[in-house]
Amino acid sequence: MLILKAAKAHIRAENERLILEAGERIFAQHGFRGSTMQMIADQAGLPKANLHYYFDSKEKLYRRVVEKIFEIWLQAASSFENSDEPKEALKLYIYEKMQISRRHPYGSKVWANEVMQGAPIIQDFLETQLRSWTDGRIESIQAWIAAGKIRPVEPRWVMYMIWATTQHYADFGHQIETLNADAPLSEAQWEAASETVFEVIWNGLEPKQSL
Amino acid sequence: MLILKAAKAHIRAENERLILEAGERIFAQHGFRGSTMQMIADQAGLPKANLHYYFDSKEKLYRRVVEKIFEIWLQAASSFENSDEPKEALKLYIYEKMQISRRHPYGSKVWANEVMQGAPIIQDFLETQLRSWTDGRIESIQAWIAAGKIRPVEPRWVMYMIWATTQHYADFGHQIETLNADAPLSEAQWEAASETVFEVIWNGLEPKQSL
DNA sequence: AACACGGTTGACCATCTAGTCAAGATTGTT
DNA sequence: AACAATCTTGACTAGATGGTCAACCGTGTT
Repeated sequence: MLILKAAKAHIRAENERLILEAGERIFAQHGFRGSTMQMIADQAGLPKANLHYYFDSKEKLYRRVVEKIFEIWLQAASSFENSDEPKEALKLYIYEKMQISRRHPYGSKVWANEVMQGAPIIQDFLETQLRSWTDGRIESIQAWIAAGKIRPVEPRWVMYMIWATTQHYADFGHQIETLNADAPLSEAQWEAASETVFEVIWNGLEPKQSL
Repeated sequence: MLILKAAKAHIRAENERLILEAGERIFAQHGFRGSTMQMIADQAGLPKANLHYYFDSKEKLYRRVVEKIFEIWLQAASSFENSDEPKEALKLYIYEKMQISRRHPYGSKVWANEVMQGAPIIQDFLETQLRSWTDGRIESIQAWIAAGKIRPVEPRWVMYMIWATTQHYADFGHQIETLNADAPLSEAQWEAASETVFEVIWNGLEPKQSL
């Protein structure tokens, strides 16, 4: 009966969640080809055949993982719109993205991996959602420039700078830990890093006072 | 006879070069596990068995590729020492690193891939060469701070910022092209991006004039 | 011409892995 | 209790892939 489908829906929801979480971790650590369905199954604590019951193929599972990450980033974007003042908007956005790098390092790595390989799976995402999202942000920045609130800079290069610096803390987290005497960044270090990233960028963009 | 070894040395040198170049390209595009010796062989225009004649294993070939990249980066480091003035030193270093991102995008991606996966192959490099190199650079920055030439900032976060922003143009080159109407950055765009990266970082670090 | 050494290569093998399948276990409904 | 839909899972298959090997080739030396 159709009712049964709904009745057992929570089993499906829970298992899909387990598998997606395991997939995110494994794909981040080994790349798409380097990850095996067996590894993901072990990580999720389920038999491999069960993964294929919920996801048709390795590729479809991977796509779902990448989509999930992209949605998280889109949400952070709202910081950008929550204020007309660039200083406030940039501070919110940068802190938010640093937070995401800290909380979702695996997701960030999966994204980086995918893009580095030429986005074979999610190219359509780049061309539709990312492109239109970026265009919106560029308009915001241009408005700030027009209003004399920040220096005249090509908005794209600024966007890339923010993405690069914040995501670096996730994507190159291992290198950062190694250079931090093999210790993860402490609470205070995360705060200091976020602060520095924001301060340098903001001071870099703020119109010169003395002129 | 031993003389023969020298006589055919150029064949070995040439083929190793071909294979390393092909490896860099393929490893960058597909990751370590995603790359097959067959792909690399095809790219190099040699039969697969020939690769194993020059490099014992896929892993050893990979390691050589990564080492080569690291050496290029180390060379760029000299920019840092060529001037006592931070503005000049940073400008040289940033422009140099942008140039490397443009000329060696594959190498940068291989490095990023390796580090993202926890540096399984070249961890010893991080702990020895990269660590000591970084310590040296940190000292330079601290000296600038002590001399009041730049604002007091934690040098590490600044280093990471420079690495992140410059390498982003190689590692996320595909994303940048997609957002550039699917066109590679022009000469003028590379120049403008380098300029902006440097300007924002320098203005971000320069002590405030009016105080 | 005969030799020796480095270089070349097609064929082969052991292993790994995505995906399949059919039999069986669970679960909610009647 | 009987049922049907959903979920579970061990065993299996076809194909890919790193690495090996033995026969062969080219070249400079004697």
